[in-house]
Amino acid sequence: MRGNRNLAQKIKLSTIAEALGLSTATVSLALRDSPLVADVTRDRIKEKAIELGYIYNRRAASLRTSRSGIIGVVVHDIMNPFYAEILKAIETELDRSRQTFILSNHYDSVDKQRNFIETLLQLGGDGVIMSPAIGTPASDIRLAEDNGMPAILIARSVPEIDVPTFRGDDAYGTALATNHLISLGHTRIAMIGGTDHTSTGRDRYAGYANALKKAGIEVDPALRIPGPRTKQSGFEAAVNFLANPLKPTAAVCWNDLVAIGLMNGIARAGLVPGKDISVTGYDDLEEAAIATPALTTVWNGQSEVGRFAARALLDKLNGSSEADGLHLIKPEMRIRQSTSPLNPGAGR
Amino acid sequence: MRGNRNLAQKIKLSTIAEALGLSTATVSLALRDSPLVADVTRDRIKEKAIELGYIYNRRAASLRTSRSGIIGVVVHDIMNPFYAEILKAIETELDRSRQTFILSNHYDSVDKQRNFIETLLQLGGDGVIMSPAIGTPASDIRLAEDNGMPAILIARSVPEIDVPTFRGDDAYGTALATNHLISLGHTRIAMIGGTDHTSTGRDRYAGYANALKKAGIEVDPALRIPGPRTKQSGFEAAVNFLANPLKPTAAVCWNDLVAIGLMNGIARAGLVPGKDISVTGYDDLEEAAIATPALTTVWNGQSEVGRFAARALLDKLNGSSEADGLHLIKPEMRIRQSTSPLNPGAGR
DNA sequence: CTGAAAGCGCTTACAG
DNA sequence: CTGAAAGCGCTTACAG
Repeated sequence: MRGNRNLAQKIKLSTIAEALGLSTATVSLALRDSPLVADVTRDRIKEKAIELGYIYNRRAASLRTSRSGIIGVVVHDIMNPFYAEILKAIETELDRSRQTFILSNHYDSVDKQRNFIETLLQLGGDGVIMSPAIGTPASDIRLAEDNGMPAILIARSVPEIDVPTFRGDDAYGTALATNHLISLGHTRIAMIGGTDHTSTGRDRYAGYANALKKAGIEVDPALRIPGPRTKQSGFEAAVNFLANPLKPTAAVCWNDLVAIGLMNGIARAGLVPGKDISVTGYDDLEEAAIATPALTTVWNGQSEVGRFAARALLDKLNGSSEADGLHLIKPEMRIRQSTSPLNPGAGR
Repeated sequence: MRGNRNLAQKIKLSTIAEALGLSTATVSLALRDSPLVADVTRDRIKEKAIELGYIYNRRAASLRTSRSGIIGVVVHDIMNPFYAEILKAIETELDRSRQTFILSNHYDSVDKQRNFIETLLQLGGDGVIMSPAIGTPASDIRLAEDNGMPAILIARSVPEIDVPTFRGDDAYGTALATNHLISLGHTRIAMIGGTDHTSTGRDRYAGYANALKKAGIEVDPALRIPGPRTKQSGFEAAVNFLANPLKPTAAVCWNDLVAIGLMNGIARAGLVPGKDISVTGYDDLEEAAIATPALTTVWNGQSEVGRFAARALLDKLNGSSEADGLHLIKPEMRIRQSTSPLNPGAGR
């Protein structure tokens, strides 16, 4: 009996109410398991609802209650495994509380991001989790907050904004990777990828530079190849890296994707990554462990970031908002086969 | 002046109307650029709306018009680059017509998928694009269609369902890959990955088996390793593949991910993929071209599938529904470095 | 335990 | 070109 092929008459609360000789108020309460309704009545109502193929109209409900059950999530690019791993954790957490989540990429376009926030507001979104686009103004976060839609930030911070923010301790993390290479005897260490336009980019470069300085190694700008953030661009960077007259023996990469791309590029040039050149990644994506060679990298807590962010938002929606401000996740070193002691005899 | 920090009074159409001494009808029409409203009036209204920080309430509008501007998309796993590439194409297409799209994974759970369809119906979704979960019953598609929400299928078909369906010609595609290996002199060709529970799985195996038969090569079930669909499982399958007493010299893989994983596993075992063992992928992901060695694979038209599916849905929403039924995209061979002529001397 | 009535914020005929 | 009024389908006080 389910489904009405010709949309002649839509089934609504009042259809059920009339069919049973009850009021819509009772039907509404019964379908939401209110204890106010007698058990027998509730059962009759629920049966009828199924029989008629009733579909709850959330728009109507939400118009009345001003709560939609919708949570927005916007990141640079959901295809990027780094964000994908965060999203999976968010999804798991939100699924439990039966929230619908709306996903979007902003591709670092502030306009596309603002558009998304506005759409979400129009839909009555309950909250938003965002990895802010490069250059996000504080006003865009406030647009959400001021209209009653709390925001949570992940992976990046926004100046002047104090909403709950979850990300890794980037400076600490790249220092870990750099120190690891130094301890293996490397001194000509390049930094591949990243941009100075994000807090993440600046922090990671600072971590690398400080680690070198502390070890008494000069920081040479010629050893930096800024830009790459994808496998493809890491692959392409291999040419410049290998042609560098300073002959670096190791590379600290912006992330695992760049590292894997770079290793592929190095292999394509006939050298053996992990032996001839040591390479570190960043993030510890699932894929890092099965790369060839297995990638030495820095665990960046994607699943933690996603889980914490989702919980912080749900907490806020439930009235307890104690998590404001920055929450740094401590990265950890994962040593595998893509790094090895400097072999002074090998030379390049 | 934008944003009202204390949500004391929400700005709505009537707020603007009162402020200007107009009716809500006029304000509503003006904001949607109706020619019925005088230019001066319209401009005054729009200015006021911005000044007050008005946010259009789509729930209210949609309740009235029964059109929401929401399109749902549900696939097995948005993290999987195969689906991610399709999604990107869909996003590009839908963005143009300013539709909001809601994304979800079903992880091949029919329940999770039905849940999503129901949620979408509750939100008044205008349509749904889905790559159906394994075992999707026809009734779940009809649930959407019968309630006025047209469905488009991608990547997989559902028996008895005739809605517009876009996918690659899988049997043809794996036959291409298999014939390529045969032309290189290989005869002991394994098939790695996939499942008989989907039309795709059955078609790809059939394409492989038929190509072998046509070439007069016996199809030996012992050369099939069903199951793997990810990089990780392709990597793990390398052990069994290499231990196979039939000593296969080539592998037709379920998809690029399995192929890349398998190549990593082969490399880890000390053999050289592309020389000692020929490997073909399927899909031609962006990543295939930069794998080491660059992967010989079958282009599967992800961007075409996404673009066609989105257009078919938009067409349906605009009343022109001429695209019912199955639309097969013709795959094409992409020959790179992961396959090479059988070297009879090499032996294993 | 159940019902009558108001209202959420829009849009759409219908008047003028 | 503009306005008054009804209605989309719910939920929520308020009565009884």
